[in-house]
Amino acid sequence: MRGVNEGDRTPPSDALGRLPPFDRARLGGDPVEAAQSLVGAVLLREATSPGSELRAGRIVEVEAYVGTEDRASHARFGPTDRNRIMWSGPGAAYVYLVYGMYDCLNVVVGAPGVPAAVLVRAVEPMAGIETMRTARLAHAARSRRAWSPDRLRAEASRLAGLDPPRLASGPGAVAAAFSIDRSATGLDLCAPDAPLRLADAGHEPPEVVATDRIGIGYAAEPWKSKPWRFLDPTSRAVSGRRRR
DNA sequence: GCAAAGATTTGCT
DNA sequence: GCAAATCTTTGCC
Repeated sequence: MRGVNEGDRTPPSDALGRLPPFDRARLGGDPVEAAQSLVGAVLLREATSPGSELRAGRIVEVEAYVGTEDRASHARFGPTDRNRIMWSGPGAAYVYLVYGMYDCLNVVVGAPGVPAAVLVRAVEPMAGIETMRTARLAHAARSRRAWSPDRLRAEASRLAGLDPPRLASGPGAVAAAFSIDRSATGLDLCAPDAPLRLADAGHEPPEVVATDRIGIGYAAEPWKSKPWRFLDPTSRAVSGRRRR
């Protein structure tokens, strides 16, 4: 286990842990604007056990899902047991399971009663990188039941050599690296003392590029082509294509 | 009650 | 570029 900040140039973990909570008012207006404002924000996870570190990273890629009319949104069937939290108002976490093995973190946005959420697709790690590797491996061991001990050892080796910007690149990887699962649904991500929360990075927002959303080929137009994916084109942590 | 598909990731061809 | 792994949610009979 490495000592705190030994040999890296990221801000000290204790300073990251004291960043101001993300302003809920910035999430409660237009959901698309809320999504853009989350690019550059910091995702924080308090240490979960002795020996684990505080995890922090800059959000560099998100997607907005807006209202019941959006044919790509989970809200398109109206409120259900799974998606009900999307109607609850800004700041709540909505975590769902996709493809039977990947949890995906969303930030509920928009006014209460309007179902909208922002999918966090990629985070650029700033602290707790070794804990993220451990969490990625734990997720693999839990979800890939068919894997042999040899295959798991190979995965441990692959993760050990993975560049930090790739550790939380993609929505399933974000949740795995930050140890987020569906039990986090309903957490208030704007609460200053939440174990998983959003913080303000405290400097100018990054350049933000808009593209259409990923993995929603099932949706009809015009929803399929809405430019509601937002990313920081300078980050190596962005998943997939950077342009339309 | 059952079949189908999914806001994904990874490895192999 | 394609398919596998895995299981919950939703739709249809």
